[in-house]
Amino acid sequence: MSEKIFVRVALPLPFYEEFLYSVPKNLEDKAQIGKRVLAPFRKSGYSGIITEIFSSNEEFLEYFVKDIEDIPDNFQIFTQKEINIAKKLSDYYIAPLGLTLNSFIPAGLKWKKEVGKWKKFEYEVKIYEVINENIKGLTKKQKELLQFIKNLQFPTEEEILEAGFSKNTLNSLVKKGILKEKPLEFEYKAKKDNINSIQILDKENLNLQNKLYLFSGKSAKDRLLEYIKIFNQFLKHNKSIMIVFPNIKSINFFYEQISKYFPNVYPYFEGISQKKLIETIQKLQKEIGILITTFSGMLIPVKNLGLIVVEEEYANSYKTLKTPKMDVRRIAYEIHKEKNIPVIYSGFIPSLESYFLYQKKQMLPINENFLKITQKAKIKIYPYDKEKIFSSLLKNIITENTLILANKKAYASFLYCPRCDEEIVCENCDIPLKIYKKQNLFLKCEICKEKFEYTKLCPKCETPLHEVGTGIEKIEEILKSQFGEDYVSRLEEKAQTKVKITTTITNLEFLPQEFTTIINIFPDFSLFTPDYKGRENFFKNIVIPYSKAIKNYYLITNQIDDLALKAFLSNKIESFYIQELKNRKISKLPPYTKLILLTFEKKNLNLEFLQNLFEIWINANNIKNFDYKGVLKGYIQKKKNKNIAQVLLIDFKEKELLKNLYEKAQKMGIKMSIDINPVSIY
DNA sequence: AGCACGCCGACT
DNA sequence: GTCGGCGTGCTC
Repeated sequence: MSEKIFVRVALPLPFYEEFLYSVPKNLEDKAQIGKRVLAPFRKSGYSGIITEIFSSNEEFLEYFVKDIEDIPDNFQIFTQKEINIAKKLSDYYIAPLGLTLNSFIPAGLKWKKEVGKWKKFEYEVKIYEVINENIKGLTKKQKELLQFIKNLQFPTEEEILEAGFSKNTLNSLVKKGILKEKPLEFEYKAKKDNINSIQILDKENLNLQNKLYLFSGKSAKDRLLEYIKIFNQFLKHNKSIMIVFPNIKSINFFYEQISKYFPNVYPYFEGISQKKLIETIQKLQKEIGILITTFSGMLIPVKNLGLIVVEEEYANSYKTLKTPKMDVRRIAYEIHKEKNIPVIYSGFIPSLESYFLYQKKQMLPINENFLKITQKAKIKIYPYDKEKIFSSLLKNIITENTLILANKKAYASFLYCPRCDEEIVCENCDIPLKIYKKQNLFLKCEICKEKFEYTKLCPKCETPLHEVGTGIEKIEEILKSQFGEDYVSRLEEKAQTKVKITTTITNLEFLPQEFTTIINIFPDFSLFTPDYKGRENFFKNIVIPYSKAIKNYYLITNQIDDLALKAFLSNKIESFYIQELKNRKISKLPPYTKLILLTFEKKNLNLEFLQNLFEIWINANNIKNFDYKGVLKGYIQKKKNKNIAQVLLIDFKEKELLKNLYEKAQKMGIKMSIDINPVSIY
């Protein structure tokens, strides 16, 4: 019997093994590791990635091996190196290789076979534009929506629905020719043909080795200037660069800036047209350039990659949402390992983990005074006292260009009954309902998004309820009552200034706006969450906004004795890291212990049954030396009739066996997801 | 994940 | 009769 070519294919499905396919004679020449194949699967099919090629004259008797249908591309999406990195990540996150690779493939290349035809996964963010302002004959709701869209400028469909408008209202305005829907497309604002001929200074004495580096203590503005020098040096030596941001706005801004200096700068994120993304993947394999991306572009096989920069490395959003829940910092680390190149982790302040690694000499600072804050705005502390702040304080300190940081979204966090000692919870999901206010107050569940009526009295005992927390909507309301309906323009007129109110800027550090005055209202809230990262978040919430203040920084807080605040005020931020790490060590928390969060999901999930299943598995495998506090009830998605339970494993070493538990649970119809190093634990 | 199969209760 | 909800099995 003659030799045949076989391929292992990683499919975007939740199985830990790749699938074996045979390659028909006419496709043999095209078969290459890291290329896409169209693989038949049951009665349909998926596009998958070739992870292995071999020839054999063996017969595979256990199952019938199907032929692949096609190899549609003439380029590799990944090379062997990226496959190796993905394997390391899959291993670390205990995730199927196919799902890991799938997170790094642009939507336009993810195909699925439906009724005999290969189709792209539909992925298009729609935005809405006002093309005709004729409001004649519009209903009240339609007029409101029109105003909303004008205010927001090109909101996405999601944002419109989120704001409480119905799909009907939206569609009727499109039908009437008032609105136009179009795909969200990235605008290339910078003019490439007009590259600055500014002499870029070389970076003296910067000789980056194949190591991990820390770059902090400087504002984003200063870091940008440094990057231009560093990038210049790398490009001169014919090396490409990858810089990763936690949000798209920063990519946009950075692209505008950096493309004034260098050619071959490529932004990459899922908001760009799929055609352009695929072009970018191909181009970056052929020529030296700068890739500016979110996590999704990190496994592009960039030619001669010489440096990775992770910007705003402290960002909590640096964790992907779908399985595998990967940390961008980890992905950068694995690329560094595989490709032997340096990584720079950057931010105004280091994350606690990075400081920990610096302490252990596994991360090296690239700048002096990387633990000193060099900004110069004046800091003033005011105690948080609801009445006073909003009556006189805010009025007096709004001067010039002011940013008011409300720290929390919505109107208030939840309703609380002092008599029952209970919050008002969602009848679907059993979690406290958030209070919102558009025209009227209403309650909304953050999980199932269902809205409920606001109530003043406890439905059980009729005791008056307490509103807990102060969100951005409440602050806006108070400003309205003080300064009138159009308070923003009134304030701006009065103080000859711009006033902006927002919930957070910690993930938007790289954006260029600065403010003469920043008023940070009650960042203390994170200390009261049961999350073990509460104090670290509080520290971030007070320090990072400071990098955006030019003259005045007003902190409205009651935590004057808190070490995080003291460390910030005395500009000895290192003392905070040292103390917080001590606490973590004593309480056996990360980074001294490793956490794994298992989430189980099933209709009518029985907790005792799950507890049993879990303990049988532990005993059968004789697993020791780890901690866990039993199977805990999570929220219930009553709407989908699904119960959720969670188990937190502490310093659990037998990761391989988790696959076994996963399969066991799956057999009983329980969906289990694994989160290594979860962002927050309650 | 996502689909087919088959069991069972509810409803024309 | 037959529709559909849902538990179960299986995927190269």
